[in-house]
Amino acid sequence: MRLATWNVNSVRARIDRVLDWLQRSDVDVLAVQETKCRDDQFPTEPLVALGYEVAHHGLSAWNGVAVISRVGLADVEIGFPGQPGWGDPAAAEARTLGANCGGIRVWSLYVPNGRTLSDPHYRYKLDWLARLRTAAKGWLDTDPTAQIALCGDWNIAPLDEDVWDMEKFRFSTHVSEPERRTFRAIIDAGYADVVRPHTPGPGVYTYWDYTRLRFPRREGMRLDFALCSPALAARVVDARIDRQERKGKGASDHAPVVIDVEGPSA
DNA sequence: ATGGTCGGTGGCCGA
Repeated sequence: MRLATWNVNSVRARIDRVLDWLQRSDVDVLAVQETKCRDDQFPTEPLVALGYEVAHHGLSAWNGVAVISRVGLADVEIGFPGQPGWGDPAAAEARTLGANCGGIRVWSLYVPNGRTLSDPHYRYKLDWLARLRTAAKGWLDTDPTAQIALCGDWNIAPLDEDVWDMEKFRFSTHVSEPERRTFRAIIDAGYADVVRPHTPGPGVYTYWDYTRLRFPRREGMRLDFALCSPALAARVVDARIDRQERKGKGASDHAPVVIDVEGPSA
């Protein structure tokens, strides 16, 4: 089974590239972030024509997540238990969707950006991640053998080597110690970054800003991860970041991250 | 050269 995660930065602007990439890459399950559309605007038909099922959750032009699968798609869940909302009154944002695909509980996650260290969105991001950790730990407490993939754009660079120049990020979000602590807490709860061992840094990224020639200058950030429960991590045999897909006109600012899972699915 | 670029939307905001 081949599983991938990709922040597409608007599925409507990118659908042709998504279709081409899915076919070329022979991907069974794709977790998508930043679809930037409502459910009624999502381009489901061309994906169905390729043999995929789609579950999407989008409320507006912001956020939006989906799971696309050709190995089954069941028990769709919008939002994780305890997921905080934003605003006054606080309302849930379209940032998470879970589904069972080929025996794996796949979550597509779009972690809040945080904006700046002094912005209320930063506090929201930390709270959101702490609550995700509580939910994810609960799933493993309930069933230590569960096959769970927490896939998505985490908006965190967990290590100094995950940005091209730490000096430039001294007062920025994505690299702060509180953000990194929340990420490590999810690792400590039993979820492994299964991609890094196959794509060691430094200089290995999943995101490059559109501006300032960041991509050709190889100035990026590693922000997209597939964190796997122990039982699933044990089945991962390979992983890669498809840097090629960041190239050319009409590319997303994120590259797809792909993992290969062996063995029978439940 | 205090910049640059993509999305969305609707006459700027978020990343």
